[in-house]
Amino acid sequence: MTVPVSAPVPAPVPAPVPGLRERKKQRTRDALIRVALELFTRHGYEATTVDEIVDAVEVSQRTFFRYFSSKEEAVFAVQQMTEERFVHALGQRPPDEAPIDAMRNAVLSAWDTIGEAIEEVIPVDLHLRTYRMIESTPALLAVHLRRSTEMEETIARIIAAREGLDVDEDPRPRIAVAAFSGVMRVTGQMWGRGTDGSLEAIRALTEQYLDQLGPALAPRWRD
Amino acid sequence: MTVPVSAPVPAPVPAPVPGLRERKKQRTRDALIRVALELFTRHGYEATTVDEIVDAVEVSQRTFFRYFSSKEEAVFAVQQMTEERFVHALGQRPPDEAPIDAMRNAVLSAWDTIGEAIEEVIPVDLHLRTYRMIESTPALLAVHLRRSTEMEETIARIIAAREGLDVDEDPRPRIAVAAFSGVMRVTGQMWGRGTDGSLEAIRALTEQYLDQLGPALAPRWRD
DNA sequence: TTGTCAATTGTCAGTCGCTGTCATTAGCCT
DNA sequence: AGGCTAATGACAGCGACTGACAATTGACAA
Repeated sequence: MTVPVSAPVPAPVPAPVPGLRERKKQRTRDALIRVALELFTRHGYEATTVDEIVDAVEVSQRTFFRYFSSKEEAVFAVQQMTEERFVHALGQRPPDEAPIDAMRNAVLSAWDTIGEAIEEVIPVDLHLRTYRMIESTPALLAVHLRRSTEMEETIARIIAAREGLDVDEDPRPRIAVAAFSGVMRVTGQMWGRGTDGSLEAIRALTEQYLDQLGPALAPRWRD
Repeated sequence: MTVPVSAPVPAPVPAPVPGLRERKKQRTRDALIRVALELFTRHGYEATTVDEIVDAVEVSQRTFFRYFSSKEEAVFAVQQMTEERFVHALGQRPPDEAPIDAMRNAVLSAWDTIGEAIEEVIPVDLHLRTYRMIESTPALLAVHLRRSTEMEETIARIIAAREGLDVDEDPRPRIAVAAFSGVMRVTGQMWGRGTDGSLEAIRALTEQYLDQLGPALAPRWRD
């Protein structure tokens, strides 16, 4: 067994200049996302055909499906970024926090930094309209929920690791995450139905609803 | 204001003999469901085309889409029945039960009577295989989750009514239901992955996992 | 029984999402 | 400059789904 004393840096700056080819790809991808979301939110998701998107971006339909495995996937490209934010934030939480608190604080801190990250690809305004579209379009809502449960498994494993547990032995990580995610979903729903579409509003709702989780499970509601 | 003393029965037997036309429709519909689920579970959902189903039942493709608005909907026809069972069972719970307990007992009592109800349309065995297929087929899982959240809204309103609350004023009904449903979903997942595919097994898991909801939300897991 | 009405079904043509294939283009690297 | 390879475009085809119209078949009254 060798003890790594001073490991050599594997790659100082792996991508200093991404190269023309890579930059071109990134631009095409971003353009597809922007145009797609713009058309989706303007005319509706199903009313917009893939042909309309690729005509506007001036690429072939085949290219669209090389970037996104489906029309739906284009909708969730930005969503994916915010999910990664949350997972990262959760990993940063101090290990002595209770599981529920760690998740709660991770969402709240994620909400704080998400705005700027989104702005690099699309206007935040467009992203908010996209979120509402997802909530109100059955086909998209379905995919959204499936993606959420996929992330729940990821989160459950992080929580289990924090507590030194095995997810397949102790059901509590998955259950805590499921309960937490359920509340977050209701939060998103209520925010989408409300009139205040700001990031501050959803942050406030997040806190408010998570605070109600304990009381909601209490045996007696009337007092 | 009139006090209903002894309400007259509105319609004694509205449908004594459904008529040939109606019976024929029911038979076609049941046949489509049976054959579809059989083929789906045997060869896989996406691998089975609608044409294969309608060829086996000897109807036109157009007829299939008159009975089911999509290929997916055929999968959930039986599921729908069990959901109605649960809603009914929930309505029967005594009003003094705590919300969470009412839901818990409603599922458990529903599991008891679901078997026979299913058998009228398809073999229970086929239904169990269908459930597993849904869990393991992304496209179906997505639809399943969306249907679940639609039912959550229904349940939340029942809970709110029991407690004399307005779902749009007090968030607790929706939150309690979301947490509850999250746990039920994990239950279904775990059951689908396990080896014991019996109705007893899922009943046992239901009890076990719901018992863990409180502990999972506790601030300290280690003791 | 028969004729009429309306519900149900079949046929056909067409749209749209999506995929496999193959030729063409265009960065990249020696 | 020229070869290599990644990216794109063009095309054909499949399967889910829909609209429109014609054909069939129970229902029900004359």
